[in-house]
Amino acid sequence: MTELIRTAIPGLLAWYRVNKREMPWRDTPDFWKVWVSEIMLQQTQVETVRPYFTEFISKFPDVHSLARAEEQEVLKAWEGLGYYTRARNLQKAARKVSAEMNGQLPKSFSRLLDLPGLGPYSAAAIASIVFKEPVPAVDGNVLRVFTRLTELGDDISRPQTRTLVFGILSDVISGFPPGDFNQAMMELGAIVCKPRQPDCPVCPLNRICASHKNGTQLRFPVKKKAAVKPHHLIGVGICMREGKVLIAKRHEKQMLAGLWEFPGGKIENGETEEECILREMREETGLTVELVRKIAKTDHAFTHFSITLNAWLCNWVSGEAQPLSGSEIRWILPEELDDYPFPKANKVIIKEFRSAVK
DNA sequence: AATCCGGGGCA
DNA sequence: TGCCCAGGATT
Repeated sequence: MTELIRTAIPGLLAWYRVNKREMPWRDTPDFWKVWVSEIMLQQTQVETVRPYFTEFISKFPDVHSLARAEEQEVLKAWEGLGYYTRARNLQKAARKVSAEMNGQLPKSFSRLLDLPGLGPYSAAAIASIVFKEPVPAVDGNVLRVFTRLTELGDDISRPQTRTLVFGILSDVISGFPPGDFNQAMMELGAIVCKPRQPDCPVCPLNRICASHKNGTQLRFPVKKKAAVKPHHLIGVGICMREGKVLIAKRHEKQMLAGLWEFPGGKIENGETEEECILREMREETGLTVELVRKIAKTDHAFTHFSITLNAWLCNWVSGEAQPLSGSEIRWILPEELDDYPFPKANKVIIKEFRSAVK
């Protein structure tokens, strides 16, 4: 099988040279740009990453500048991109490289794996693109291309399957330019061998593709069905006191760590939105508040659950604000909201809040 | 090996 | 609106 695939690789590389998309991190000798882009590209599509990447590189043009930065500044630059531990791990790794490795990245796949935030995919991508090490970068695109090519019916969510594909592609890659091979496979998955509407007539691998021959493209890749996501109703209080608004910072170990939010929480069984917010404000901040009016309702989907946020404007009544749930709590001016990193779900709330207090 | 972390595209 | 997509860390 390895040999059959190898016969088609020159055609794949020729296709790549002609069809590859322009990207600001592509074909650069700067390892920092490749590294940052590979972290941003985890779970995230090219077009989403593009504007974030440009902005991030202008703020943090090299590994040392990110190492020196405040974590809050890094999270602010990442705001809206999601998976915020990526940003925190990238900075941890940048600090290590800056302080302990003389600003140089480890030059092998296996040692890259030791840096926080670099797993098998990202380490292979960097090792192959920057250091020309012949190691396959197996991402979701590559798994789709490979399982269709070979009609491999193993569940791609299993680590075993990834190990199998990694092993076969390790043989396939030898003798070809490793960075181009990996990027060509991923680019093919992204723009031709797409999940729903594969464009087989223009595919450089169609001559050897089992799925194309048998019309089974949409059966691959095989993966086990995701569990049904629970849905939660959330009450959120935007509390005002003397023109200032109350925000809380989330704990280090929590989901969305280091980001800020308005106090709130799950609406319990038998509880109204209003009761929930009064209770949550007391539990999370120690404050007694009065509700003014509802200003926003917004849905948000996380990986394993979804939420509906119900946001109410409130007035402070009594008590001193304490960080009972998060790591910090602050009264800030509405115009200062821009200085703090918030999770995406808060965008609508902040927008409605601005028009409400205007 | 199984589970936990966002958020966007598309039908 | 519901379904699909998907690397790394943690346990």
